[in-house]
Amino acid sequence: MILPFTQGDTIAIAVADGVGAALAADGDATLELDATQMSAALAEIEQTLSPRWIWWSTDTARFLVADGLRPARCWDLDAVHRLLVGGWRGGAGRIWAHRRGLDTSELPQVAAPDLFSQPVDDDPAEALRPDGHLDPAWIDGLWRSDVGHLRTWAALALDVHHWQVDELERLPERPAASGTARSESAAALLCAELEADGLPIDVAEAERIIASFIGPRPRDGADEARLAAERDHLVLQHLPGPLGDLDLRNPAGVKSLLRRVGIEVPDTRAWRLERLRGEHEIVDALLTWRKAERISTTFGYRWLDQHVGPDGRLRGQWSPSDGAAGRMTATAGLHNMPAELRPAIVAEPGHVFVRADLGQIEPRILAAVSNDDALAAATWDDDMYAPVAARLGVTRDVAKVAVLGAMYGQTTGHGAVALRGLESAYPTAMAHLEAAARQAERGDDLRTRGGRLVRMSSNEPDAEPGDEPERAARSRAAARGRYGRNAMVQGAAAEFFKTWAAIVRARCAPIDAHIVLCLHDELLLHSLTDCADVAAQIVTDGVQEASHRWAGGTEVRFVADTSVIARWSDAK
DNA sequence: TGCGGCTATTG
DNA sequence: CACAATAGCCGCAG
Repeated sequence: MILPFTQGDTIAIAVADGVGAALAADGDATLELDATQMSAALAEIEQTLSPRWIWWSTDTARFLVADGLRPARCWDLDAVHRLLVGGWRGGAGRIWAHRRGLDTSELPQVAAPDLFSQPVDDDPAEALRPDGHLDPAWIDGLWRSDVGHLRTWAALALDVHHWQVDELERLPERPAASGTARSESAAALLCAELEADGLPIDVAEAERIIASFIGPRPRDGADEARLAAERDHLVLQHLPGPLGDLDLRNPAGVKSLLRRVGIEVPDTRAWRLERLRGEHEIVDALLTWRKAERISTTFGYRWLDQHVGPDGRLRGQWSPSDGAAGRMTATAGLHNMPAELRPAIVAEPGHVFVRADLGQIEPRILAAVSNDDALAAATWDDDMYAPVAARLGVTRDVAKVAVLGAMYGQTTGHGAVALRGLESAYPTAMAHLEAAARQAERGDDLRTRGGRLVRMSSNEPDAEPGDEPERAARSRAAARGRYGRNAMVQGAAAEFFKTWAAIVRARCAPIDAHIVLCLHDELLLHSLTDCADVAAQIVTDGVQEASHRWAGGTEVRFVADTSVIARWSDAK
């Protein structure tokens, strides 16, 4: 096929069912594709030119991944929008309104179909409405539209891309923002791949582990209820007197249950009950019950059935930057799977896992974002809490709690004394955190080192002054302060992590090793056994490349612990 | 039926 | 039990 593009092009791509349009950024070269040529043409463009693909949203990435394509580079307008504007909301209408400086508080909606309206078959001819907004009906029509409309869609993507590039370069004091935009885009693409690939799981092993908590798989609903009642009885049998309608799933009921055996607690959380195991035999039974109940409801047979495919892969939905500071999130328990289930995460025959986690990532990030020379010097130690402890004249554990407390905004408790030591030993880092907290308390927006806006203004219900007690207002301001203070560290750590992940993804493209899990500071790769040593080297070297790219110019050292293992639980 | 509270799990 | 997340069940208001 004769391609109209040249090496180094940036190419906007818009796809629908069986139709596609690709448009080069620096000219008017276009390629219109139908179902018969699309896969082959896109693969050829990728292979020969390796362009940076521009698309409106990760839906396009999902489409291409489902088609067997693994693009090397992209620019995800949605991901970059969230970086620039903060929050989790995106979508073409909002992106466009922001690019044109239009009011985003009331974006045009597609009229909801009701009993009286006729289904509309004719889509609007123009993408833009007279008021400048994108017409949502036109966007909806894209999916059943012709290639000409997709060409317009791609051209609009190019327009937004150019504008985003300019915006990022104009951000004051954020020279790395354009790089963040690229790694955030890569992370979004990686999310599409994680959704498609899934995490290898040994279902038989998972069922053995689940059975060890709640017994074999129930035959039906009645059987399940009977087994649950038996578990309840193991707790309730310790209780003297009549049971009434006591429900172990009701915290108030558990509280009164404990009161009946002479135990008074403000709440019934496990860490609190843990210390009361010796008080009465029912406490131990209750804690065992809680563990089983957790497996039964959240990580039991239903969980396996719902999220594991016939290919033995556990799949969830991935978001590249949900929430406060832009960490990756995942559903289906991929981010909070109990440690007891990890032995079931097993590499397939002929494969191994390459697992690596960043060591002490948050305090190292703090040293980088605050430009604190003394704290940066501490990062040259493999265990940076050791030099901090020496400098403060406290034990390592106290130093660790103090540093974490400073980043989370703790003001009371054991770490509070050492906190004052931190202020004199590392004044630059502490002042950086304090400034972020003050700004957030006022309700002013923050921006991470890599350029992500952390919105403080839009998150709160706007209360009239005086219609809330002074104490509550102060407590909420303090909460905002802790949130903002932590977002500077957690958000920058998320940016560093995604830079690392993007590098690893790119370097592993030529070999048979793929990222199958991202866990905030940990990467898990599924690798052909023969490639594992190469993959492990890529992962380890990737940390150095990420620190050069993300924290170039600072004297902060980042470290990773890498191992090649057969199952997830084999890691140290 | 939707929402806040409580609980558990992870980084 | 600080910061973040997903997810389940319960009680309660509408």
